[in-house]
Amino acid sequence: MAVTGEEETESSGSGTGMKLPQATSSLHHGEEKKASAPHSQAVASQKKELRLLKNREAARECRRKKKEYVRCLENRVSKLEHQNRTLIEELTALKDVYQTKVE
DNA sequence: GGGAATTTCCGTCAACTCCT
DNA sequence: AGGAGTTGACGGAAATTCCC
Repeated sequence: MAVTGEEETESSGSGTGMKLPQATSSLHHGEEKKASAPHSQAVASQKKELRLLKNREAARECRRKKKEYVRCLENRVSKLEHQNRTLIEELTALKDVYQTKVE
């Protein structure tokens, strides 16, 4: 299925309004972590990167499963259609037999 | 051939559920 | 509460089909 490895995409992304998780704006209110801002930003973006990667793969898997599900349904539909045709033919034949008997 | 229209594929976000 | 997984919705890019 469309191999094409490669998935660079360094977060430039295609679309819709970002929404940065504003990593600890702080500036006031209890200095729980001192001057770790640059570091924690790096950690946050690393986390985000990982989350995106995982979600990317999850989406792929989700789509694969969905396709498989649809394939199964379509398969089932065609089997049932075939069965239906067969039963109709059988019924027609039986009606025929019955008709010739009563005549 | 090539531009417009339509379809398919992909990445991301957001909402939701489940688990700890 | 909050982290992780799942999936529908959305938008953009690539591929395919149509029409001139």
